[in-house]
Amino acid sequence: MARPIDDLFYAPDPAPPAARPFVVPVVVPVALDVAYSYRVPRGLEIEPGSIVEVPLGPRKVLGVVWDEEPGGGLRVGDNRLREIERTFDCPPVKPALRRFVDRLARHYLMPRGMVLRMVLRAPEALEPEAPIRGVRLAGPRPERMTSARARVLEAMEDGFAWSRTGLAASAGVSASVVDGLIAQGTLEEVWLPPGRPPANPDPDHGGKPLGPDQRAAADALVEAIAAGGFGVHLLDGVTGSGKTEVYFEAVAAAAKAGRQALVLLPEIALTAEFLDRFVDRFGVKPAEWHSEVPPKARARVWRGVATGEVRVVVGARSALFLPFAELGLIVVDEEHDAAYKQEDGVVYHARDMAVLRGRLEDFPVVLASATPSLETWVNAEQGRYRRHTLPTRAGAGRLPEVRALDLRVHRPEPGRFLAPPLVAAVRDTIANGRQALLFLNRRGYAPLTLCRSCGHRFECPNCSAWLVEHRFRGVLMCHHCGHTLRSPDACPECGEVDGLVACGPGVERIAEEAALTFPDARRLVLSSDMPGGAQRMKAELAAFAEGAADLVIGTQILAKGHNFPLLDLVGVVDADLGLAHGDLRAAEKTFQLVSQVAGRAGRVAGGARAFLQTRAPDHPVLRAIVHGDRDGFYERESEERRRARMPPFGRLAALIVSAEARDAAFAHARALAALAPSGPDRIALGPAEAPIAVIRGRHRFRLLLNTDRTTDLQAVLRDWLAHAPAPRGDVRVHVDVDPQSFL
DNA sequence: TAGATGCATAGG
DNA sequence: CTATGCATCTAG
Repeated sequence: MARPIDDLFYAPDPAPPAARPFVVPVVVPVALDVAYSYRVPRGLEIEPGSIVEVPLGPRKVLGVVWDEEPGGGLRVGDNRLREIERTFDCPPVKPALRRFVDRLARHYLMPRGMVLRMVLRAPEALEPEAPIRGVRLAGPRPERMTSARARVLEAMEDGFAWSRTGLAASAGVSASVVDGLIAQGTLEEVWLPPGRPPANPDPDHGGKPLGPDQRAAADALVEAIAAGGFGVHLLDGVTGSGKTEVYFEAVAAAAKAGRQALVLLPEIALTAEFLDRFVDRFGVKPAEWHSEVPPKARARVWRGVATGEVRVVVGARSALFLPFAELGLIVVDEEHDAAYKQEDGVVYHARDMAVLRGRLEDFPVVLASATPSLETWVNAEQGRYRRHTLPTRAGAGRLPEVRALDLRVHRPEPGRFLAPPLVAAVRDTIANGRQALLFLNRRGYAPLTLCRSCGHRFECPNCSAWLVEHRFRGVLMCHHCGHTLRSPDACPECGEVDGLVACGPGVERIAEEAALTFPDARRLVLSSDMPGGAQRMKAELAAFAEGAADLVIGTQILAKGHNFPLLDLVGVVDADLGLAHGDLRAAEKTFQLVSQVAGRAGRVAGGARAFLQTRAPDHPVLRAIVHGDRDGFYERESEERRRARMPPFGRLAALIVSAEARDAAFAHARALAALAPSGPDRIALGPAEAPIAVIRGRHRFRLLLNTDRTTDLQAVLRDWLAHAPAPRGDVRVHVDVDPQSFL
């Protein structure tokens, strides 16, 4: 409304605006990259990092008040602004964590909102835990006694206070019976304090004495923590060298310096045994963070970490997103482990992002492994990471004697897969009351089924990979996409009955052979697809460690986790298996896996052996393992990669284009490749780790890109997506998570 | 991402 | 004409 002209001259100036902003940017945990603007209602205390609830379209969502955008940020009409609903009684998200979200989203081409969602994954933690309504004995017995009331009073005999629901459940009555007794004055209501976050470790508790190598490495780490500041440390020790105890010293040092510490482990490695070692050193169990932690406990850890009450967390990769109040150390154990790659949803590599977080918050990061990833080794070699080496096993353990068994010389019997020297060694080991392990990294019974009469091979209709027979379950299955069919009795091509033959071994088949060859041995078969899941598997491994079986036969899962003190012999059934793949990391992965498995023998007693069955005993990877020449392997492999301009050299980034429909994925990968500018920065199709893979029903293509600037990529991709041909509904593009180490 | 909307198809 | 399924759009 227009004001009379006199007012313009004579009316007092309007009150100056309050110092605090009226409109703030808020990042919401949905697939949005930009922060949305919200009005701050009068009287609401808001600062950058505040966790808030805001209206978004028809719903209410959480959000975090972000930082002022460079250009002011407001790109929406004033009339469309909505108000922040409320704040939470919870520490704000710190600037360093906000920067972490920004940088991670950028690096992997993910919307910031989706990254933030991982930070806000414990919504119950946003408010202090409410006290629980409980009851305790307070007065005389009720006038009218019933059997239900008697049962309640009986349960109360222990004299403790009970929660109402807990009491009712334990007495086997409904909650109304308890309420009746409250009304009578027999029971009285009390507030029970809410559960406490996990207790904190005592850095001076004790633990095993360290050997000289361990001592030296531990001292160096402790010194780095005392000095403060960012730095990456490679703790490089052979299997059984006691790396854990060394980095525990770093954790203790961080705790003494008044900082929090985070230990990341591949989920599977978070075993009872690991927790016991932690208790030995620190007197209490650590706070845990992984998928199995129930919601209440999860909320306590989240909140405890944010308030600073919880000092040490041990967790899986998602623990990287916890809102630590004063984080001073991240340890990434088994840093080479592929479990640090998150492949669906928000794609990221936890090891690389741990390094990023350390840099943003200015604290040291420790990467520990007996078989470091090539990019970490190269970083150490080039002096970006500091290396601390543990060359020998701790205590009495000695490394096993590793031997290649040439299958062309030592032929297994027809239809069998174990060479005579390995069979003899297993017999010998079991006869001595010791344990043996047979490793084959292939699930199922046989990797290929073909028809003897017409040569038909069973292939997956989605991925053109062979279907793997699982005899125990009676199915043929694609290990890429999960496509499954009942094992047929006749060839679908020529109709021949009884013409189908299983080719090659899987663990089931080795188990069958072991049953025939070692009928008296107590045998255990473990494979990740076994019924019972991870829980059962951990239990079986623990039982084996205590001597419940003589011979264990299994896949990947035997490579890490539990210590087997009685294990004297390891047999790798097919050491060439991983080398055949076109995977650009085939050699590295094989080296790591076979070394880890072989290294499981003799960790405690020594005098152990490992046999690697092979048809290529002169292959450099196998020679390096047999001769214990780790540096030789890394040098050769990095030289090869350098020549081929593959990660971690060259300036290569990888893009994954994926879609549910194979054709759409392929068309878009081609379209994107065609968009590549010519010249030094060009996009090329392949070499691909898996040119076509189907993971969870999505077909993937990989493009290698000759640049290291993900910001440029983002612009290219946005442009491309805007003009991409249909169908594009479910086509997605993301950056592969480990083309090169992040620093 | 989740919910709303618009359009095509099936069924009575 | 409604019910249902899907593809597409949008939020401050």
